[in-house]
Parts: sequence; C-alpha cells; structure tokens
Amino acid sequence: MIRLLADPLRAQIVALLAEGPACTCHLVEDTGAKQPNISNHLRLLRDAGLVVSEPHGRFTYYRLVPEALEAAAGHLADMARLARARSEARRECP
Amino acid sequence: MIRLLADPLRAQIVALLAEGPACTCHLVEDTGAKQPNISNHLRLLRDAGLVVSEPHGRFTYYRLVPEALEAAAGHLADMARLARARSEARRECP
DNA sequence: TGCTGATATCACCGTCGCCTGATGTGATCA
DNA sequence: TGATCACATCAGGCGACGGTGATATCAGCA
Repeated sequence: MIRLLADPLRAQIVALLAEGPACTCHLVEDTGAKQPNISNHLRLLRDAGLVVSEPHGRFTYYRLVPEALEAAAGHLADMARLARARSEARRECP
Repeated sequence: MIRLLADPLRAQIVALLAEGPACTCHLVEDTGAKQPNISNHLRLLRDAGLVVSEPHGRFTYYRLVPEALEAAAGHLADMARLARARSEARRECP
C-alpha cells in the first residue's frame, strides 16, 4: 500500500485530499494532469482502500481514509523501533 | 524517500535490516537475489540515508537508520491527522 | 606478492507502469 | 429528449526502472 505513495502524482493527490475532500475536477485543476490520468490514479487509490468515493450528482468526491495512512505509519514506526532494539545484534559472517 | 520502499526487494532488505545489522552476503542469502542486484539496492538506500554502511574488513555491514523511518512515519501520521481535522472541509465545485 | 573471496560498478535487456487520445456512461438542464 | 458536463474506461506508445552477466576493486591470507 505504501507502494502507491511512490508515484509523485499519486502522492500529490493524497496530499491534496489530506486538506479536505475534493472532486476529480479539483484534482485535475490543482495538479495540471489530464483527467483520465487522475481517474486512473484515483481508481488505484480506491482499490487499495486509501480513499473512498462519494458520488454527489454529476460530481464524485474523494475522501482520504486516515486509518489507511495510520496503518502505514504504524508499520514504519514499528520497524524503526525494532531497528533500535536490535541495533547491536549484528549477525556474524561465516 | 518512501518511494524507495515501493520496490518489494528493497522493502524486504529494509525489513531484514530492521532485525539487526547485516552484511551483503546475509542479504543475498536471505533474499535469494543476485549479489549485484542487492548491491544496487543498497546503494540507493544508502544515498537516501535510509541505511549506513560500516566496512569490516572484507565485509560491509549495513545498518538501518531509525530516524529516517520515523521521519517517513511522522509524515504519514501528519497527513492522517490533517485529513481527520479537515474531514468536513469539502470544497465546492463551481 | 599472488590468490581468493566479498563487494561495487558497468552495460545491456526486458518489462512494467505512467501518460494520453478516443470513447463510453450517467446525471443535470434547457 | 437532446445537449452538455463530469467522470470512467479502453487501447496504445513510451520511458524508466529492475534484473543479470561481466568486470573492477579491495581486503585478507598463504
């Protein structure tokens, strides 16, 4: 799921959605990317559960799912903690 | 920097290093990947400051930098917090 | 100092993912 | 109900990145 944040455009979309729910047209305007491109990225983000879509008439609003980001953050924090704890557990070469 | 964790092999290397410092031969053995491949990934991780290398004679030990992971985790957590706070700040379509 | 082993670097190739133009779908409005 | 708008989907081209074999570098050791 962190994999999805690798793409710069997708990361920008997530950052924009963090400021509040927005619809596709907002994201197209803010990023300068073409609409099909944004739609494709939103589809991937939705499939991964990072965002949810809320149809409002002709518009489709997208909302970030904080729990997904928190889960990823927790995973990284866990690894950091583990690395600190095992900092001196160097494996020996044969 | 999160971008680096997108690659599965690189993510595996980071996870292995979280269990304690290890040298290239350990990572080659544990991942099953070829040695030049591992070396390339380690180079990228080192350039990004995610790991540091500690030459020990013929061997080169790699150690995870917890601060780097914590910074990434903090970034994600910040966005999650922001998303919660702005959850109802929906932008209006023109 | 010549040899061996561990690691780094290089060049090349294949492939995967991103971007784009065209088109389809559904909802709103005249 | 036909037109228009917002959005989704599709198919194709293209570039970037990962994997691999060959080779270079360097440390330890006989």
